[in-house]
Amino acid sequence: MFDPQCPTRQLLDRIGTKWTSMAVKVLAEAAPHEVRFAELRRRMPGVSQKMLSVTLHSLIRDGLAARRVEPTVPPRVHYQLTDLGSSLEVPLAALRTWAEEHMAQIDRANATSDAQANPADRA
Amino acid sequence: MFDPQCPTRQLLDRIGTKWTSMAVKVLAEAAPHEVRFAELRRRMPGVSQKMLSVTLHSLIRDGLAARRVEPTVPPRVHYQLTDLGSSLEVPLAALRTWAEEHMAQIDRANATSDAQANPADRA
DNA sequence: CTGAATCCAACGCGATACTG
DNA sequence: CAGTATCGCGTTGGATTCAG
Repeated sequence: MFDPQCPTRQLLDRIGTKWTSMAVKVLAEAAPHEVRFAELRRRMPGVSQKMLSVTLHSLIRDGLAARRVEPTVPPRVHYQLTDLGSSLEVPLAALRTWAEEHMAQIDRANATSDAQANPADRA
Repeated sequence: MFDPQCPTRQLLDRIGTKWTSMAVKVLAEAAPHEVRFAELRRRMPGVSQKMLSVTLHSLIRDGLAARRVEPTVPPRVHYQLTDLGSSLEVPLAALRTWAEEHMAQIDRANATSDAQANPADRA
């Protein structure tokens, strides 16, 4: 590609992955409290152990979240958004609001397109 | 998945595809004027003919863009955002702004993580 | 409890060639 | 000019298994 450094592309590549935005949302809702791994899992229906782990480590690597381990056995691991992560939550929330307000319109547009493409499903 | 109907998931699946958000941006910048296919291609460096076509048809199917064909030969096809598409541009622009202001921080966080992971690349 | 490692199916998307 | 059709590679991410 011509500009893989385009900041918007880079950001969309991240929040476009399946669980990233949901993790940010759950962490943001819990803030300023930390959230444990298992609790995150419970609040993200459908996420697999592996993908939650991968997603969280991406957030940490990007400086969007922080990790704290209690050296007990078994260990307790806590996560929370950094200031950077919290600042991302703002435009992300705006996107969510738009989605909740307008996705129904998009669904209707799709239904209309389908109806025009297959006008004879009454066979 | 538990809730594939989650509006936010659906929206992110769309704008997460490689060219969708860029197409929306270009169309928004040109508004209220229409933009021809070739002109879109020129303004989206790196996009292939196929992916631009696929992207635009997705936008149309979702009711975010409209298509107008001049029945000349060769044909001229014009695109523009619908009101729905224009409304999406608002939160999308917010995301772009965030990206431009903060992606450098994310890059730095990544560099730091890499440095800690490979402290001995001076071999 | 919190992970890492492996395997594999599904999808995104780019290159290329063909059409009206 | 503005597409559509086909092919193939790389990546995403789910299931499963092993480990501290």
